Amino acid sequence: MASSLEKAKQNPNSMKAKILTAARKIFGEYGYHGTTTRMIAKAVNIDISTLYYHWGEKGDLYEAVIRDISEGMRLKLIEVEKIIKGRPLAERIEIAVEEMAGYLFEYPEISNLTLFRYFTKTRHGSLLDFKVPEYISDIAYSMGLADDRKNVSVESKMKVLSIMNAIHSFVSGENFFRPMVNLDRESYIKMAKETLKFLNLSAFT
Amino acid sequence: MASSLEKAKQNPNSMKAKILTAARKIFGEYGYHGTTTRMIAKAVNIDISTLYYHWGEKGDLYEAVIRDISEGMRLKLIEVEKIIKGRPLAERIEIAVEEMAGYLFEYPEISNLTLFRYFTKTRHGSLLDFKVPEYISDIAYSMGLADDRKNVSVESKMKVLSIMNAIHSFVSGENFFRPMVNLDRESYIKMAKETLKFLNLSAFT
DNA sequence: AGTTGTATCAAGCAAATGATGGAAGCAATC
DNA sequence: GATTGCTTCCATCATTTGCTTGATACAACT
Repeated sequence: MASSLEKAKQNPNSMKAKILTAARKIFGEYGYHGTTTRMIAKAVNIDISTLYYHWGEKGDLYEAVIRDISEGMRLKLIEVEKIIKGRPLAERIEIAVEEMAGYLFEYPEISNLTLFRYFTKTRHGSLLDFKVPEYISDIAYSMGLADDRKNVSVESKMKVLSIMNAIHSFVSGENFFRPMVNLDRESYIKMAKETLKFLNLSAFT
Repeated sequence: MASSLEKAKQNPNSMKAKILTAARKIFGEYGYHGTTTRMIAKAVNIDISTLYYHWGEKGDLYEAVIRDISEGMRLKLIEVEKIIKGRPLAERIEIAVEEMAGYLFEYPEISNLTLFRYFTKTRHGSLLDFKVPEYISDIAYSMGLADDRKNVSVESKMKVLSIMNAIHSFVSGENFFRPMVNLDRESYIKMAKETLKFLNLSAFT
């Protein structure tokens, strides 16, 4: 499974990778049940049987998508941690918010699918309970909320969760919130980042 | 439509009201496409045709559900505003968080369906774009973020959105987050409320 | 030239799903 | 007792959806 995903990503022009990219976006917009294999196939301009040939059943493709976005998040977090290492806390927070929000606004499927996973049940068994991301503790450590990566308090974990949720919500809610504040996309993103920085700076510095 | 909903709620034992209550929960758990009319009918122990007799097509029932939860939120917010009126800001925040989080943890469908609406597209036309809640400005005013209910700055609106999102996320994410922090439901709810109070108090007082 | 393996599609099947029509039950009214 | 109006169910339909089968194209290797 994992190797299947890696192989697909090696060549982004391969049919398998193209299907995965399209599936990410469409699953992210319509959710698992809201997405049909035909929708994905159409987006890539192929027959559904070609899709099945590459990825097997719908649930497997969905699982690959979840793995893909999780891996994306993991890599991005590592990247951010490298940048902020050694800097003062306020700076760390500003950079981390800037980077993570920027990344997620670029790939809003990630936020959508993450929120989807929070609560959605699927009719036929659980496709989703295969891995609960462990980077929460790492972020807590990075933010100076814990002295030990392996031993993070519940309080700190909850704080980190709430930070991540705040970002995801602004990303996923864009189409819903923008009419309320009457901003174009660019201004909205800027505003969201500022709000996130304000909230986190006052709470953690 | 609205009168249809009101009529249904007048007698909570009426078949129409029972269907609505079941529909709320199931739509909240599985989302729009993840829910079938048969699932709802089964939960109420009736034939699907009875469901169609009372509510018409699936989209109409879903719309009624959204109206129902919106109305619930509106009423709860009015109730909270009455309680906090005149008190100092810190107290207002604590009570508001306590009350709203308590209400939403009691009816998690509301948070689920709210988050669903943030981003989910539906395949057949939009059932959802019929009303963007206007209470955001009222909350901002209540929290002392604006002097005028009718003229709330974008900054303040964004802050309110982020507060509401934080609550919804903790409610909707319960099943996802609880294994991470290893708490029973009661402790999790308490912890979530404390985290929310901490974040909002440090940001707004 | 023939074999092999990979990739693609057209056609189609079985089950699930949204929705309807008509009959039956049942209480209130005439 | 018949009529009316409301509510419920059984049977059924058309469409959608997940998925498979069998055939075809095509390149690489023998």
